[in-house]
Amino acid sequence: MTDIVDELKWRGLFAQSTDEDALRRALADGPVTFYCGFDPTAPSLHVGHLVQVLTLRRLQQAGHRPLALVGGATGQIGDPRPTAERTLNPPETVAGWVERLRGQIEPFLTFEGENAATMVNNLDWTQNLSAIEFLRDIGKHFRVNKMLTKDSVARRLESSEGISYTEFSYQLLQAMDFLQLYRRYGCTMQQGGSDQWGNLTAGLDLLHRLEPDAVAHAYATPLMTKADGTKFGKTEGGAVWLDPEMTTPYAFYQFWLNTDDRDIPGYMRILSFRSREELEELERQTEERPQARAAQRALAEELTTLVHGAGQTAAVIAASKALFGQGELAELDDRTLAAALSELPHVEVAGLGPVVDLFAEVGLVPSKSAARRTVKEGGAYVNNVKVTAEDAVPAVDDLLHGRWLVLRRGKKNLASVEVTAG
RNA sequence: GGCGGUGUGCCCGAGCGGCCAAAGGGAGCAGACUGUAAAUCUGCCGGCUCAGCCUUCCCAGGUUCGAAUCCUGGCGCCGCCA
Repeated sequence: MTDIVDELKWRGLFAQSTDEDALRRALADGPVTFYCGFDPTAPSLHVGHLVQVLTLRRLQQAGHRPLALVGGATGQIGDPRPTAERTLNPPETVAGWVERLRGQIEPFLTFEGENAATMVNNLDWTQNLSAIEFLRDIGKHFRVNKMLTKDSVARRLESSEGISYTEFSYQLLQAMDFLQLYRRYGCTMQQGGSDQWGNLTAGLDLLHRLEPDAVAHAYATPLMTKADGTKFGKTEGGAVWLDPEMTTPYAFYQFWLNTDDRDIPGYMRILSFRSREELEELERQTEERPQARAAQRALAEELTTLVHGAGQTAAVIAASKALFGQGELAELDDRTLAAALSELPHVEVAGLGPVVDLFAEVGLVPSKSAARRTVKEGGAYVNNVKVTAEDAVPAVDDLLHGRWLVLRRGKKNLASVEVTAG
Protein backbone atom coordinates (compact mmCIF):
# COMPACT_ATOMS: atom_id res chain seq x y z
CA MET A 1 0.00 0.00 0.00
CA THR A 2 1.57 3.23 -1.10
CA ASP A 3 1.57 6.15 1.25
CA ILE A 4 -0.52 8.92 -0.31
CA VAL A 5 2.14 11.53 0.41
CA ASP A 6 4.72 9.40 -1.39
CA GLU A 7 2.28 8.99 -4.22
CA LEU A 8 1.75 12.76 -4.47
CA LYS A 9 5.47 13.33 -4.33
CA TRP A 10 6.19 10.84 -7.07
CA ARG A 11 3.63 12.59 -9.22
CA GLY A 12 5.23 15.95 -8.61
CA LEU A 13 2.06 17.06 -6.91
CA PHE A 14 3.63 17.89 -3.60
CA ALA A 15 5.10 21.38 -3.77
CA GLN A 16 5.09 22.17 -0.08
CA SER A 17 3.23 21.62 3.13
CA THR A 18 3.31 22.43 6.79
CA ASP A 19 4.90 19.79 9.04
CA GLU A 20 5.23 16.98 6.55
CA ASP A 21 5.55 14.14 9.05
CA ALA A 22 2.45 15.25 10.89
CA LEU A 23 0.53 15.54 7.65
CA ARG A 24 1.72 12.13 6.52
CA ARG A 25 0.58 10.60 9.78
CA ALA A 26 -2.80 12.31 9.67
CA LEU A 27 -3.42 11.10 6.11
CA ALA A 28 -2.31 7.57 6.99
CA ASP A 29 -4.37 7.38 10.16
CA GLY A 30 -7.74 7.83 8.62
CA PRO A 31 -10.06 10.02 6.65
CA VAL A 32 -9.01 13.64 6.73
CA THR A 33 -11.59 16.29 5.93
CA PHE A 34 -9.88 18.81 3.69
CA TYR A 35 -10.85 21.65 1.43
CA CYS A 36 -9.85 23.55 -1.62
CA GLY A 37 -11.36 26.82 -2.75
CA PHE A 38 -12.24 28.11 -6.19
CA ASP A 39 -13.18 31.72 -6.76
CA PRO A 40 -15.86 32.52 -9.31
CA THR A 41 -14.01 35.17 -11.30
CA ALA A 42 -15.26 33.89 -14.66
CA PRO A 43 -18.19 31.80 -15.91
CA SER A 44 -16.02 28.68 -16.07
CA LEU A 45 -13.01 26.92 -14.66
CA HIS A 46 -10.03 26.59 -16.99
CA VAL A 47 -7.35 23.95 -17.44
CA GLY A 48 -5.20 25.54 -14.77
CA HIS A 49 -7.84 24.58 -12.23
CA LEU A 50 -7.59 20.92 -13.17
CA VAL A 51 -4.62 20.37 -10.91
CA GLN A 52 -6.74 21.27 -7.90
CA VAL A 53 -9.90 19.54 -9.04
CA LEU A 54 -8.09 16.34 -9.90
CA THR A 55 -6.10 16.40 -6.68
CA LEU A 56 -9.37 16.67 -4.75
CA ARG A 57 -10.49 13.61 -6.65
CA ARG A 58 -7.24 11.80 -6.03
CA LEU A 59 -7.39 12.44 -2.30
CA GLN A 60 -11.02 11.40 -2.16
CA GLN A 61 -10.11 8.15 -3.92
CA ALA A 62 -7.47 7.68 -1.23
CA GLY A 63 -10.27 7.75 1.32
CA HIS A 64 -10.32 11.37 2.41
CA ARG A 65 -13.27 13.67 2.54
CA PRO A 66 -13.23 16.70 0.27
CA LEU A 67 -14.99 19.98 0.78
CA ALA A 68 -15.11 21.87 -2.48
CA LEU A 69 -15.56 25.52 -1.76
CA VAL A 70 -16.78 27.89 -4.42
CA GLY A 71 -16.24 31.37 -3.10
CA GLY A 72 -19.43 33.34 -3.42
CA ALA A 73 -17.94 35.85 -0.99
CA THR A 74 -14.26 35.88 -1.94
CA GLY A 75 -15.28 35.97 -5.59
CA GLN A 76 -16.91 39.32 -4.96
CA ILE A 77 -13.70 40.73 -3.51
CA GLY A 78 -10.91 39.25 -5.61
CA ASP A 79 -7.56 37.78 -4.62
CA PRO A 80 -4.97 40.46 -5.43
CA ARG A 81 -3.10 39.77 -8.60
CA PRO A 82 0.51 40.95 -8.62
CA THR A 83 -0.10 43.03 -11.74
CA ALA A 84 -3.32 44.96 -11.42
CA GLU A 85 -6.45 45.64 -9.46
CA ARG A 86 -9.44 43.58 -10.51
CA THR A 87 -12.72 45.01 -11.71
CA LEU A 88 -15.51 44.16 -9.31
CA ASN A 89 -18.22 41.94 -10.72
CA PRO A 90 -21.86 42.50 -9.79
CA PRO A 91 -23.03 40.17 -6.98
CA GLU A 92 -25.69 38.60 -9.21
CA THR A 93 -23.05 37.80 -11.80
CA VAL A 94 -20.83 36.17 -9.20
CA ALA A 95 -23.78 34.21 -7.84
CA GLY A 96 -24.44 32.87 -11.33
CA TRP A 97 -20.82 31.88 -11.73
CA VAL A 98 -20.88 30.08 -8.39
CA GLU A 99 -23.59 27.80 -9.72
CA ARG A 100 -21.70 27.14 -12.92
CA LEU A 101 -18.46 26.30 -11.16
CA ARG A 102 -20.22 23.99 -8.73
CA GLY A 103 -21.68 22.16 -11.69
CA GLN A 104 -18.24 21.80 -13.22
CA ILE A 105 -16.60 20.47 -10.08
CA GLU A 106 -19.28 18.03 -8.98
CA PRO A 107 -18.69 15.38 -11.66
CA PHE A 108 -15.15 14.88 -10.40
CA LEU A 109 -16.23 13.96 -6.90
CA THR A 110 -18.43 11.41 -5.23
CA PHE A 111 -21.23 12.62 -3.00
CA GLU A 112 -22.04 9.24 -1.59
CA GLY A 113 -20.42 6.88 0.83
CA GLU A 114 -18.42 7.36 3.98
CA ASN A 115 -16.18 10.03 2.60
CA ALA A 116 -18.78 11.82 0.54
CA ALA A 117 -17.75 15.20 -0.77
CA THR A 118 -19.58 18.39 0.18
CA MET A 119 -19.93 21.58 -1.80
CA VAL A 120 -19.62 24.69 0.35
CA ASN A 121 -19.87 28.43 -0.18
CA ASN A 122 -18.18 31.05 1.96
CA LEU A 123 -21.06 33.43 1.41
CA ASP A 124 -22.89 31.31 3.99
CA TRP A 125 -20.76 32.64 6.84
CA THR A 126 -20.00 36.08 5.54
CA GLN A 127 -23.20 37.56 4.23
CA ASN A 128 -24.67 38.19 7.65
CA LEU A 129 -21.41 39.12 9.28
CA SER A 130 -21.31 42.80 10.20
CA ALA A 131 -18.32 44.97 9.42
CA ILE A 132 -17.78 45.58 13.13
CA GLU A 133 -17.86 41.86 13.95
CA PHE A 134 -15.48 41.17 11.12
CA LEU A 135 -13.00 43.80 12.24
CA ARG A 136 -13.20 42.80 15.91
CA ASP A 137 -13.36 39.01 15.63
CA ILE A 138 -11.18 38.43 12.61
CA GLY A 139 -9.26 41.60 11.83
CA LYS A 140 -7.77 41.81 15.29
CA HIS A 141 -5.80 38.62 14.66
CA PHE A 142 -3.97 39.91 11.65
CA ARG A 143 -0.87 42.04 11.70
CA VAL A 144 -0.75 44.45 8.78
CA ASN A 145 3.03 44.23 8.86
CA LYS A 146 2.81 40.57 7.98
CA MET A 147 0.03 41.02 5.46
CA LEU A 148 2.22 43.48 3.60
CA THR A 149 4.87 40.86 3.05
CA LYS A 150 2.55 38.61 1.07
CA ASP A 151 4.04 38.47 -2.39
CA SER A 152 1.10 39.69 -4.44
CA VAL A 153 0.48 42.52 -1.98
CA ALA A 154 4.13 43.50 -1.86
CA ARG A 155 4.35 43.61 -5.61
CA ARG A 156 1.27 45.73 -5.88
CA LEU A 157 2.65 48.14 -3.33
CA GLU A 158 5.71 48.50 -5.52
CA SER A 159 3.64 49.06 -8.63
CA SER A 160 2.27 52.42 -9.62
CA GLU A 161 -1.25 51.13 -9.24
CA GLY A 162 -1.13 50.28 -5.58
CA ILE A 163 -3.84 48.15 -4.03
CA SER A 164 -7.33 48.86 -2.77
CA TYR A 165 -8.41 48.16 0.77
CA THR A 166 -10.90 45.73 -0.72
CA GLU A 167 -8.32 43.44 -2.21
CA PHE A 168 -5.98 43.91 0.72
CA SER A 169 -8.70 42.40 2.90
CA TYR A 170 -8.97 39.29 0.77
CA GLN A 171 -6.62 37.16 2.83
CA LEU A 172 -8.73 37.71 5.93
CA LEU A 173 -11.79 36.41 4.18
CA GLN A 174 -10.03 33.35 2.91
CA ALA A 175 -8.44 32.67 6.28
CA MET A 176 -11.87 32.80 7.84
CA ASP A 177 -12.96 29.99 5.51
CA PHE A 178 -10.55 27.53 7.06
CA LEU A 179 -11.73 28.47 10.54
CA GLN A 180 -15.39 28.09 9.60
CA LEU A 181 -14.84 24.80 7.81
CA TYR A 182 -12.98 23.47 10.81
CA ARG A 183 -15.86 24.41 13.07
CA ARG A 184 -18.61 23.24 10.75
CA TYR A 185 -17.09 20.15 9.17
CA GLY A 186 -13.99 19.32 11.16
CA CYS A 187 -11.82 20.31 8.23
CA THR A 188 -8.15 19.98 9.10
CA MET A 189 -6.34 20.45 5.85
CA GLN A 190 -6.40 23.08 3.16
CA GLN A 191 -5.16 22.31 -0.30
CA GLY A 192 -4.25 24.92 -2.87
CA GLY A 193 -1.82 25.93 -5.56
CA SER A 194 1.60 26.98 -4.35
CA ASP A 195 0.76 30.53 -5.41
CA GLN A 196 -1.83 30.35 -2.65
CA TRP A 197 0.68 29.45 0.04
CA GLY A 198 0.33 32.79 1.76
CA ASN A 199 -3.41 32.41 1.92
CA LEU A 200 -3.17 28.80 3.08
CA THR A 201 -0.91 29.65 5.99
CA ALA A 202 -2.92 32.74 6.86
CA GLY A 203 -5.92 30.47 7.32
CA LEU A 204 -3.91 28.05 9.39
CA ASP A 205 -2.61 30.86 11.61
CA LEU A 206 -6.10 32.15 12.26
CA LEU A 207 -7.36 28.67 13.01
CA HIS A 208 -4.55 27.98 15.46
CA ARG A 209 -5.17 31.29 17.17
CA LEU A 210 -8.89 30.82 17.69
CA GLU A 211 -8.94 27.06 18.09
CA PRO A 212 -5.77 26.30 20.03
CA ASP A 213 -6.49 22.58 20.14
CA ALA A 214 -6.86 22.20 16.40
CA VAL A 215 -4.26 20.13 14.57
CA ALA A 216 -4.42 21.28 10.99
CA HIS A 217 -2.30 21.32 7.88
CA ALA A 218 -1.75 23.17 4.65
CA TYR A 219 -0.71 21.44 1.46
CA ALA A 220 0.21 23.10 -1.82
CA THR A 221 0.34 21.65 -5.29
CA PRO A 222 2.90 22.94 -7.77
CA LEU A 223 2.09 25.42 -10.47
CA MET A 224 1.95 24.00 -13.95
CA THR A 225 4.82 25.41 -15.96
CA LYS A 226 5.92 25.13 -19.57
CA ALA A 227 9.37 24.33 -20.85
CA ASP A 228 9.33 27.29 -23.21
CA GLY A 229 8.69 29.67 -20.36
CA THR A 230 5.25 30.83 -21.46
CA LYS A 231 2.23 30.61 -19.22
CA PHE A 232 0.46 27.30 -18.95
CA GLY A 233 -3.15 27.04 -20.06
CA LYS A 234 -3.27 29.71 -22.72
CA THR A 235 -3.68 29.41 -26.41
CA GLU A 236 -4.02 32.23 -28.87
CA GLY A 237 -7.70 32.29 -28.11
CA GLY A 238 -6.96 32.93 -24.46
CA ALA A 239 -7.57 30.55 -21.60
CA VAL A 240 -8.61 26.98 -22.27
CA TRP A 241 -11.93 26.62 -20.46
CA LEU A 242 -13.75 23.56 -19.24
CA ASP A 243 -17.07 24.94 -20.46
CA PRO A 244 -17.78 23.48 -23.91
CA GLU A 245 -19.43 26.73 -24.99
CA MET A 246 -16.29 28.68 -24.21
CA THR A 247 -13.72 26.18 -25.46
CA THR A 248 -14.98 23.46 -27.76
CA PRO A 249 -14.17 19.89 -26.71
CA TYR A 250 -12.25 19.69 -29.97
CA ALA A 251 -10.05 22.65 -28.96
CA PHE A 252 -9.69 21.18 -25.48
CA TYR A 253 -8.47 17.89 -26.90
CA GLN A 254 -6.14 19.65 -29.32
CA PHE A 255 -4.71 21.73 -26.50
CA TRP A 256 -3.42 18.63 -24.74
CA LEU A 257 -2.42 16.90 -27.96
CA ASN A 258 -0.10 19.82 -28.71
CA THR A 259 1.75 19.59 -25.43
CA ASP A 260 5.50 20.07 -25.70
CA ASP A 261 7.47 16.80 -25.52
CA ARG A 262 9.46 18.19 -22.64
CA ASP A 263 6.33 18.90 -20.62
CA ILE A 264 4.24 15.83 -21.25
CA PRO A 265 5.88 13.44 -18.75
CA GLY A 266 5.35 15.90 -15.91
CA TYR A 267 1.81 16.73 -16.98
CA MET A 268 0.92 13.05 -17.15
CA ARG A 269 2.03 12.45 -13.61
CA ILE A 270 0.20 15.48 -12.30
CA LEU A 271 -3.05 15.03 -14.16
CA SER A 272 -3.46 11.40 -15.18
CA PHE A 273 -5.03 8.67 -13.08
CA ARG A 274 -3.07 5.98 -14.86
CA SER A 275 -0.86 3.70 -12.84
CA ARG A 276 2.78 4.34 -12.29
CA GLU A 277 3.67 1.49 -14.63
CA GLU A 278 1.53 2.85 -17.43
CA LEU A 279 2.96 6.31 -17.01
CA GLU A 280 6.52 5.06 -17.07
CA GLU A 281 5.78 3.14 -20.26
CA LEU A 282 4.36 6.29 -21.88
CA GLU A 283 7.39 8.27 -20.78
CA ARG A 284 9.61 5.68 -22.42
CA GLN A 285 7.61 5.93 -25.63
CA THR A 286 7.88 9.70 -25.64
CA GLU A 287 11.60 9.41 -25.39
CA GLU A 288 11.94 6.80 -28.10
CA ARG A 289 9.35 7.96 -30.59
CA PRO A 290 8.37 11.50 -29.73
CA GLN A 291 6.76 12.06 -33.11
CA ALA A 292 4.12 9.45 -32.33
CA ARG A 293 3.03 11.52 -29.33
CA ALA A 294 1.63 8.53 -27.54
CA ALA A 295 1.65 10.30 -24.19
CA GLN A 296 0.01 13.43 -25.57
CA ARG A 297 -2.74 11.34 -27.12
CA ALA A 298 -3.27 9.38 -23.94
CA LEU A 299 -3.50 12.47 -21.76
CA ALA A 300 -5.70 14.34 -24.22
CA GLU A 301 -8.07 11.42 -24.37
CA GLU A 302 -8.14 10.87 -20.64
CA LEU A 303 -8.77 14.49 -19.73
CA THR A 304 -11.28 15.10 -22.49
CA THR A 305 -13.18 12.06 -21.28
CA LEU A 306 -13.15 13.28 -17.70
CA VAL A 307 -14.31 16.76 -18.62
CA HIS A 308 -16.56 16.19 -21.61
CA GLY A 309 -17.46 12.51 -21.49
CA ALA A 310 -16.61 9.48 -23.55
CA GLY A 311 -19.04 10.26 -26.36
CA GLN A 312 -17.67 13.72 -27.00
CA THR A 313 -14.15 12.40 -26.80
CA ALA A 314 -14.74 9.78 -29.45
CA ALA A 315 -16.22 12.49 -31.65
CA VAL A 316 -13.30 14.87 -31.29
CA ILE A 317 -10.76 12.11 -31.88
CA ALA A 318 -12.58 11.16 -35.04
CA ALA A 319 -12.76 14.80 -36.07
CA SER A 320 -9.05 15.26 -35.44
CA LYS A 321 -8.27 12.27 -37.60
CA ALA A 322 -10.50 13.47 -40.41
CA LEU A 323 -9.30 17.05 -40.39
CA PHE A 324 -5.61 16.29 -40.04
CA GLY A 325 -5.67 13.26 -42.28
CA GLN A 326 -3.74 13.10 -45.48
CA GLY A 327 -6.80 12.42 -47.57
CA GLU A 328 -8.82 14.95 -49.51
CA LEU A 329 -11.56 16.65 -47.58
CA ALA A 330 -13.81 16.20 -50.58
CA GLU A 331 -13.41 12.45 -50.28
CA LEU A 332 -14.82 12.30 -46.79
CA ASP A 333 -18.34 11.04 -46.75
CA ASP A 334 -21.14 13.30 -45.69
CA ARG A 335 -21.54 11.88 -42.20
CA THR A 336 -17.87 11.83 -41.30
CA LEU A 337 -17.42 15.37 -42.52
CA ALA A 338 -20.54 16.62 -40.77
CA ALA A 339 -19.40 15.07 -37.50
CA ALA A 340 -15.90 16.48 -37.80
CA LEU A 341 -17.09 19.96 -38.69
CA SER A 342 -19.57 20.02 -35.86
CA GLU A 343 -16.61 20.07 -33.47
CA LEU A 344 -15.21 23.25 -34.96
CA PRO A 345 -16.15 26.90 -34.56
CA HIS A 346 -18.97 27.26 -36.96
CA VAL A 347 -21.01 29.89 -38.74
CA GLU A 348 -24.00 29.72 -41.02
CA VAL A 349 -24.32 32.11 -43.90
CA ALA A 350 -27.09 32.64 -46.40
CA GLY A 351 -24.81 33.08 -49.36
CA LEU A 352 -21.13 33.00 -50.22
CA GLY A 353 -19.21 36.18 -49.48
CA PRO A 354 -15.55 37.10 -49.77
CA VAL A 355 -13.15 34.71 -48.03
CA VAL A 356 -11.93 37.57 -45.87
CA ASP A 357 -15.42 38.17 -44.52
CA LEU A 358 -15.92 34.49 -43.78
CA PHE A 359 -12.69 34.28 -41.79
CA ALA A 360 -13.73 37.23 -39.69
CA GLU A 361 -17.27 35.93 -39.22
CA VAL A 362 -16.25 32.54 -37.80
CA GLY A 363 -13.81 34.28 -35.51
CA LEU A 364 -10.71 32.71 -37.01
CA VAL A 365 -9.30 36.24 -37.06
CA PRO A 366 -10.32 39.28 -35.02
CA SER A 367 -10.91 41.62 -37.96
CA LYS A 368 -11.06 41.76 -41.70
CA SER A 369 -7.73 43.54 -41.70
CA ALA A 370 -6.24 40.58 -39.89
CA ALA A 371 -7.90 38.26 -42.40
CA ARG A 372 -6.34 40.18 -45.30
CA ARG A 373 -3.00 39.99 -43.60
CA THR A 374 -3.32 36.25 -43.18
CA VAL A 375 -4.14 35.84 -46.86
CA LYS A 376 -1.22 38.06 -47.81
CA GLU A 377 1.09 35.97 -45.66
CA GLY A 378 -0.11 32.77 -47.25
CA GLY A 379 -1.69 31.41 -44.11
CA ALA A 380 -5.31 31.21 -45.20
CA TYR A 381 -6.85 28.07 -46.62
CA VAL A 382 -10.26 27.10 -47.88
CA ASN A 383 -10.78 23.33 -48.04
CA ASN A 384 -7.03 22.90 -47.57
CA VAL A 385 -6.28 25.03 -50.63
CA LYS A 386 -4.24 28.14 -50.05
CA VAL A 387 -6.08 31.39 -50.73
CA THR A 388 -3.92 33.55 -52.96
CA ALA A 389 -6.07 36.58 -53.73
CA GLU A 390 -7.16 39.01 -51.04
CA ASP A 391 -10.51 39.49 -52.73
CA ALA A 392 -11.13 35.81 -53.39
CA VAL A 393 -14.72 34.60 -53.23
CA PRO A 394 -15.43 30.86 -52.98
CA ALA A 395 -17.49 29.38 -55.80
CA VAL A 396 -20.54 27.21 -55.34
CA ASP A 397 -18.45 24.35 -56.75
CA ASP A 398 -16.12 24.68 -53.77
CA LEU A 399 -18.83 23.67 -51.35
CA LEU A 400 -18.28 20.24 -49.86
CA HIS A 401 -21.41 18.17 -50.20
CA GLY A 402 -23.10 21.28 -51.47
CA ARG A 403 -23.02 23.19 -48.21
CA TRP A 404 -19.73 23.29 -46.31
CA LEU A 405 -16.43 25.10 -46.46
CA VAL A 406 -13.52 24.27 -44.18
CA LEU A 407 -11.53 27.39 -43.35
CA ARG A 408 -8.06 27.17 -41.91
CA ARG A 409 -5.65 29.78 -40.60
CA GLY A 410 -2.10 28.61 -40.21
CA LYS A 411 -1.54 24.95 -39.55
CA LYS A 412 -4.17 24.08 -37.08
CA ASN A 413 -6.81 26.74 -36.64
CA LEU A 414 -9.89 25.36 -38.27
CA ALA A 415 -13.46 26.50 -38.62
CA SER A 416 -16.42 25.61 -40.73
CA VAL A 417 -18.92 27.58 -42.75
CA GLU A 418 -22.27 26.21 -43.69
CA VAL A 419 -24.18 27.77 -46.53
CA THR A 420 -27.85 27.43 -45.76
CA ALA A 421 -29.33 28.99 -48.89
CA GLY A 422 -28.32 30.34 -52.25
C1' G B 1 -3.25 69.32 3.20
C1' G B 2 1.43 71.43 0.48
C1' C B 3 5.28 70.81 -3.26
C1' G B 4 7.31 68.03 -7.27
C1' G B 5 6.70 64.18 -10.84
C1' U B 6 3.90 60.96 -13.94
C1' G B 7 -0.34 58.63 -17.12
C1' U B 8 1.44 56.43 -24.70
C1' G B 9 -0.98 50.79 -28.75
C1' C B 10 -1.84 43.55 -25.31
C1' C B 11 2.70 44.62 -21.72
C1' C B 12 7.26 47.54 -21.04
C1' G B 13 8.87 51.93 -23.14
C1' A B 14 10.69 56.28 -26.70
C1' G B 15 8.41 60.65 -28.57
C1' C B 16 7.80 66.56 -26.28
C1' G B 17 3.82 71.47 -32.11
C1' G B 18 3.82 69.28 -38.38
C1' C B 19 8.02 64.24 -41.65
C1' C B 20 3.27 60.11 -35.88
C1' A B 21 -1.03 55.03 -36.51
C1' A B 22 3.39 56.89 -33.18
C1' A B 23 10.99 54.35 -32.37
C1' G B 24 12.70 49.98 -29.65
C1' G B 25 11.85 45.50 -26.81
C1' G B 26 8.54 41.61 -25.09
C1' A B 27 4.16 38.88 -26.03
C1' G B 28 1.19 37.31 -30.19
C1' C B 29 0.15 35.79 -35.49
C1' A B 30 1.88 33.92 -40.32
C1' G B 31 5.73 31.66 -43.58
C1' A B 32 10.10 28.25 -44.12
C1' C B 33 11.98 23.76 -41.57
C1' U B 34 9.36 19.72 -38.75
C1' G B 35 6.13 15.46 -35.84
C1' U B 36 -0.65 19.22 -35.40
C1' A B 37 6.50 19.34 -31.07
C1' A B 38 10.84 22.43 -29.78
C1' A B 39 14.75 25.52 -31.52
C1' U B 40 16.08 28.75 -35.57
C1' C B 41 15.43 32.27 -39.59
C1' U B 42 11.89 35.73 -42.27
C1' G B 43 7.54 38.75 -42.46
C1' C B 44 3.33 40.89 -39.96
C1' C B 45 1.29 43.06 -35.71
C1' G B 46 -5.49 49.91 -34.61
C1' G B 47 -9.86 49.67 -38.01
C1' C B 48 -12.13 50.06 -42.85
C1' U B 49 -15.57 50.27 -48.55
C1' C B 50 -7.14 49.60 -47.96
C1' A B 51 -1.96 53.24 -53.33
C1' G B 52 -7.01 56.24 -49.80
C1' C B 53 -9.87 57.10 -45.54
C1' C B 54 -11.37 56.73 -40.30
C1' U B 55 -10.51 56.32 -34.87
C1' U B 56 -6.34 56.36 -31.10
C1' C B 57 -1.43 58.47 -27.06
C1' C B 58 -5.99 58.96 -18.86
C1' C B 59 -10.88 62.22 -19.27
C1' A B 60 -13.23 67.05 -20.56
C1' G B 61 -12.49 71.71 -22.51
C1' G B 62 -9.11 75.33 -24.96
C1' U B 63 -4.83 77.65 -27.96
C1' U B 64 -3.13 76.79 -33.13
C1' C B 65 -3.60 76.44 -40.20
C1' G B 66 -2.02 71.93 -37.43
C1' A B 67 -1.46 68.74 -30.72
C1' A B 68 0.44 62.39 -28.14
C1' U B 69 3.36 66.87 -27.79
C1' C B 70 1.25 73.75 -25.42
C1' C B 71 -2.78 75.82 -21.79
C1' U B 72 -7.07 75.07 -18.13
C1' G B 73 -9.88 71.83 -15.16
C1' G B 74 -10.66 66.80 -13.49
C1' C B 75 -9.17 61.74 -12.28
C1' G B 76 -5.38 57.85 -11.14
C1' C B 77 -0.55 56.74 -9.60
C1' C B 78 4.57 57.86 -7.54
C1' G B 79 7.98 60.73 -4.38
C1' C B 80 9.11 64.40 -0.68
C1' C B 81 7.14 67.51 3.17
C1' A B 82 3.13 68.41 6.87
